Amino acid sequence: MKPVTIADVALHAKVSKSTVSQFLNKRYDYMGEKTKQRIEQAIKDLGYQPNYVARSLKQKSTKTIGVIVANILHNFSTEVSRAIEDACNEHGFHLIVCNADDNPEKEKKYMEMLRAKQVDGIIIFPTGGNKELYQKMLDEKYPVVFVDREVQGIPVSSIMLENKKAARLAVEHFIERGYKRIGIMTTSIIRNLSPRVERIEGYKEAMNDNGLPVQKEYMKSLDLEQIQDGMKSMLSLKEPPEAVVAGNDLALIEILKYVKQNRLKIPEDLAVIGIDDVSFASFYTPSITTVAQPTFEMGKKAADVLLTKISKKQGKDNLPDYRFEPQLMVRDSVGYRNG
Amino acid sequence: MKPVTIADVALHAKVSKSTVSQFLNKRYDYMGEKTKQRIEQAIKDLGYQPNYVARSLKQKSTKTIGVIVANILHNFSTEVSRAIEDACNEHGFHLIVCNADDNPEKEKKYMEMLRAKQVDGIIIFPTGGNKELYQKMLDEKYPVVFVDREVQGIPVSSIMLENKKAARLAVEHFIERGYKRIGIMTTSIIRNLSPRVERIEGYKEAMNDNGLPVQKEYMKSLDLEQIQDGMKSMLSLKEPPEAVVAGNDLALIEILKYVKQNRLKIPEDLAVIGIDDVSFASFYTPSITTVAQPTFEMGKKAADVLLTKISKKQGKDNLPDYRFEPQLMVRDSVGYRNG
DNA sequence: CTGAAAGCGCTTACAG
DNA sequence: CTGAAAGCGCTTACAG
Repeated sequence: MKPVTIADVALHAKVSKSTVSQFLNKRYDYMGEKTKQRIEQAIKDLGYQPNYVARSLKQKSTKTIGVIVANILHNFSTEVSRAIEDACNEHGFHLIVCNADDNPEKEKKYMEMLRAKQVDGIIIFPTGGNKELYQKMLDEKYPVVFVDREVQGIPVSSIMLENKKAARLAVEHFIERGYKRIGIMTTSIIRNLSPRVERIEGYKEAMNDNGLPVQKEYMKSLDLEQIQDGMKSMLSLKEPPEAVVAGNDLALIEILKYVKQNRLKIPEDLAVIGIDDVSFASFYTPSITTVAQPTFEMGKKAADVLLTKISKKQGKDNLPDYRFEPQLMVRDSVGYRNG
Repeated sequence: MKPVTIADVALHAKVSKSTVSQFLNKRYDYMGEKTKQRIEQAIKDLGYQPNYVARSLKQKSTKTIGVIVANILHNFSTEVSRAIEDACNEHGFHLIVCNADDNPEKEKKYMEMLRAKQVDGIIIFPTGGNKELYQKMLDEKYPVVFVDREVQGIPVSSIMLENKKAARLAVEHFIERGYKRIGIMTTSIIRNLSPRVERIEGYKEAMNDNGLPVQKEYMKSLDLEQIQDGMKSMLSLKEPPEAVVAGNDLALIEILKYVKQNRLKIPEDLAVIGIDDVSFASFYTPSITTVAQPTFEMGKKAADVLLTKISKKQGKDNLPDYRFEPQLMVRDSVGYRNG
């Protein structure tokens, strides 16, 4: 069962390989009507299917882009990836999605794999742990776009949320509802990931602007496994917070687990707002107030920026960063406090 | 910034391309030590990176497999895909995951795309709507494995859950807890997808075996958008069910939404068991009793079977179907009824 | 309007 | 122990 090639089609249709190739690429300009028909028939008869690998080798373009997400467990990653896929499909590009699992080693392996596979460009949710490689790609003028995070000292244009504003939206919603003792719990910031740092910064600014004290004990950044313990110690303070901002979806889930295990009531015992929408927000009991990212727009923008870079074969990364507006989704996990 | 090729390395190291290729493929058998070192140095100096596209063309193997899931929104799809990826990585294979979105047209497009890209084999969660194409791949002895579903008349080995048993587990758990009026709500069965049909069959058998009547009004199969209406009419019966089995995760979510909107209490007003585990099962209020699929094992098996087919280049699909055991995860969405 | 020839970057018998 | 040559399946100037 040898695969049929363009040569077989040519033979069958009694034309040359070149002509078949022209036909396949829809360059009909000067092609005779019956030539066309003969080729079409031959393709059908033989069940010919083109071999993209051969084409890619010759054209030096695979019409494929790579996406490396830092951690596929974030709802954000999945949604943005889907938006990227939609946008790419429209332009005839395919996608290979890889999960770095928050591990710079894996990220590196995937970057190398994708380049070896000759993808035309890469969209990275960077772990931040491969600066040399990011820089190398820049030096080689290889098309790259960052999503979610920026990396200090690597001038690649990045598609990000207005993270400060996201935290501010949460804090100010609490304040409007009469809350004053407001905490924030994020996942670990050891690698100084920009969204986490910025969200904490936004929290501080919003507290300050509203005349509320910024207390260390109310701000924790921990590995996922430690968040429940962290909640415990935060809520064991003499003056525990009455409300808490979850830095992302996974942090939110840990908080919800803690709340359930300790039979606390939301929002009576603890009000909660999560940054990042979660699948169950609307039908959880109580439904969860969140600050949503415009994942669809962000994914589309990432694809557009990358495709632009690819088509321009452009060298210097002179494209700006893009910041997107968070949106408060008011639900029932925040009550009313009369201060 | 021309990419550096094997020819450049050869020149730089003052050996032939063949020798460089031998080196890259670790066929050191007869290679002189200094030759090796010179090549190694040249690769470093030039920053050479191999081009898999060229290699694939020559070797007629891309070391890549395709996965087409019927609908990525099912938790099951995501988990199985990850398990497949892990298993493939161990064998040096890469993955391209596509989402058919329950649409046979898309599925077809992806099958063709993947084949054009010369993937070495495909794992399909079949929509069931492309029998001719499935059959064609079989005829061509192209390596394919099905997951989740089987397709009537297409003898491809398939990795599936013991669906009947899954439904039975749910029904019998209800019965043990004293429930008698038990319904089942699944997503649409217009295309006769095997898991849904089998789960309904298992429900009927379990009801029968336990001397309970099988009533049409207690069994509904609807499009997602209609499930809430379906619940409404089921619960408006003179003798409404006190317990309901959700045919899969998405059906479960619709039921939970309905329950919330109508301020029903689980399990007092309605007990619920979902087939398929969901991310929030353990920390939902109440936590949700589910029948979980062993997604990790299933994904691993799918990968193993496919990789076996690939390595054997084997023609006839003489491999059997594989059925996996569902597992009841007892939580709090089922109460105790004293009949 | 169509065909012959070169070449994309590799690998692989085979010769020496 | 290493190199010259052919070939994987395409595309693309170029010639006619």
